[in-house]
Amino acid sequence: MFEKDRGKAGGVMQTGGGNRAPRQPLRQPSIKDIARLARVSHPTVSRALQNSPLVNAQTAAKIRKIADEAGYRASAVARGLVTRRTRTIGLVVTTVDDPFAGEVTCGIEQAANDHGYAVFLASSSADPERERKVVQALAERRVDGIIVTSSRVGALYLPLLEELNVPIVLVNDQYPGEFVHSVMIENVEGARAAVEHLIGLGHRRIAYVGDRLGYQSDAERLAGYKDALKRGGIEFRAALVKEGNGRPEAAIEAVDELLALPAPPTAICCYNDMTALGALRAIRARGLRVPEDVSVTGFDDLFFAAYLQPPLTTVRQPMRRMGQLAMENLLKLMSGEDSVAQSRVEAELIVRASTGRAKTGSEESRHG
Amino acid sequence: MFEKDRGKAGGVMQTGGGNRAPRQPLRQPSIKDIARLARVSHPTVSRALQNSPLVNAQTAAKIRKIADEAGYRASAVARGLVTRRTRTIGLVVTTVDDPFAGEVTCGIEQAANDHGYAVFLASSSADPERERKVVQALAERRVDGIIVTSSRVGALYLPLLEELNVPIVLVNDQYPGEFVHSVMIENVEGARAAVEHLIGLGHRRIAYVGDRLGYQSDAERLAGYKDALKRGGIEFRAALVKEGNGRPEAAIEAVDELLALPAPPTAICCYNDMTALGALRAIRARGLRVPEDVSVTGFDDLFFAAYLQPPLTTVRQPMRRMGQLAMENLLKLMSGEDSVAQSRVEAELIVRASTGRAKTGSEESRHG
DNA sequence: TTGTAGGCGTTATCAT
DNA sequence: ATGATAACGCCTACAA
Repeated sequence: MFEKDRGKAGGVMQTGGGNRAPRQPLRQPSIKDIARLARVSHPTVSRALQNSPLVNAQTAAKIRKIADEAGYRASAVARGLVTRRTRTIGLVVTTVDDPFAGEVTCGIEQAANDHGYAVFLASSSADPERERKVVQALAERRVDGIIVTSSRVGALYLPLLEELNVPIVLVNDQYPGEFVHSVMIENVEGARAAVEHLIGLGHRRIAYVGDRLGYQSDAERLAGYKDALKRGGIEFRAALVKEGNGRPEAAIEAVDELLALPAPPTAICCYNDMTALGALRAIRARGLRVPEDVSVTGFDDLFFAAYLQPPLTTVRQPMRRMGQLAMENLLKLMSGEDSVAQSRVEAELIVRASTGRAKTGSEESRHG
Repeated sequence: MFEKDRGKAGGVMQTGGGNRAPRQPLRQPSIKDIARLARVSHPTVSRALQNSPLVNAQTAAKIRKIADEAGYRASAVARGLVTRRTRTIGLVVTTVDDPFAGEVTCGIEQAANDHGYAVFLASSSADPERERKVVQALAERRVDGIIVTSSRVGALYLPLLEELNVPIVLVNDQYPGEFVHSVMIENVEGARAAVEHLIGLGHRRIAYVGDRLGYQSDAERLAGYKDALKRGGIEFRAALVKEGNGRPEAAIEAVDELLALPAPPTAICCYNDMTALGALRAIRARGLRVPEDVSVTGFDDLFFAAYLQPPLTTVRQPMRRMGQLAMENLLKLMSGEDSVAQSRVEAELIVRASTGRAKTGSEESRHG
């Protein structure tokens, strides 16, 4: 297809179509091929293609035309080798099929693309061994930066990532470290708004069902919950707080225990919408209605929240925006700018039909 | 950190920590650094690290130890340049935040990782201009193969991808082409099973609400629907078929029109679970109940299907498995093997509570 | 078993 | 404004 330029010697035709094991893609035209066609040196081609002012406008135009006709695509891998910047980032998620991560990923990918960065997707599956492999892979690929989304950022994992010596931005979590920045939502305010909404509806026995035990955002939402209770003059009761483990089944179990209490909650504030999904299920399994018997709030406002029956009252996270923000912060860090260590975005309470007025005392006595 | 080996001349210390604009990652140790430390030549290091039998076991061990201590990571970009294989694939989705795509991605990522491949994530957003950019990016990155998941594979787009001359595997779609293979579910059988289930419950006026007008999988599911009607001795009526445009709102509208018919359907077979979400909403908006007044079936069995109220009867797609299969097929193609042009996986009907017995004639006369 | 010499396709640094 | 030349870090001959 294109002659090879072996030192001083003349070209050697490359057939390309013949050998197929392993499948060799036809050799793409190289910058030297274009140079030969345009009868200029390859650095000139390089300059022309980068719109360098150092090259004659006419020759540049000619070169671009020829390159275009030849279907020339500069190799990012060769460029990366010499520039030492791959314009590539690693995106680490615990699992891709988490809707929250999906939305955030969307924002990241968009922003990355807009700035000429490619995104390596890697999932850690909350598995230490896999985490090591992911770090290893990102290191070998020479990524310029890393975004970790709502991951199990364990004690072991992040230091490993830090060893790569590239900037890291965390979404929905934080961690102290020289290269580690984060994008989070106002968890405290968000949860507080949800609980205050419930209190405003007359609820006094309000439960909190957490998730991802011990994680930053969970702790913050719990703090917001406590805060709202305090402001509402309601005593905090540890029995009304349950922590799941991230799976919906755990949420079902937790809510079931809550409903079995002698004085069960009339409202449940859930760590997120996935947890709320389990809560709704558990409540119905007991023959109770939402919101007549028990009110439920979520967090995230995932796409299905509005389509649940009843539609879920929840705290909206601007997930796409958070992804975009994470990428923009990372871009700054990668270009040497100092970015804010922590970005916070606002939470917005979306009131739908899963929350309603608390029942009066006489009515609620029937269960327990 | 590591001395540079400039030709014959001695080393030059690299400070690495100083210049930060743009942020230069500390130079990683190169194979030559390791060679110097181990007092061998760099090809020997290369061989040792690849477990080549051509190197003395002891020296190999020593080299590996030194490499490990130095935190050496072979550069995939340099390797890619010389081997002409990047061990990288491009994953193209219309949008990442589609749960179907998310699950498939999960399977792909896992399989890719297991085989030492990295995954570039790219979303086309069904936007022609963006599609061009995606193709351009994948070309420059020199990906070894491409997977396209349930995308709008338009007439313009795929030929563009084919120009890259790397194998392509489509998930949930197909296309004739030399390099294009596909992984699909048994759409016809799946939809037929759903409709036969409805017929078995006594339904006669069964509607089909499609999506992605004109796409392969939609056409196949519609065929399955027609097939089931035929087998059940029910006349096909075009008025009972509506096509949306991929957004839930369109499904709501479509179902609303169906319910407004003089003789509305008593059951609705939806293209997928997202469509079903809209259908449920539209049915409820008319004050009708599911399944007492109208039965609904979905397709996919997304995570939320079991948590809807009522839980959704649907056709399960093994999405993770399909992703894995796509990656495995792609691996074969990339290594020169000829893979099956089309893989089909089995569909499984999951009966839940959104489908029930058809109402008797007298009852149903009240609406319309 | 090991070392030497090239080259992968770019960009960068000098000359001219 | 352009060209020659040298890296970038690795792998693959081929030579020793």
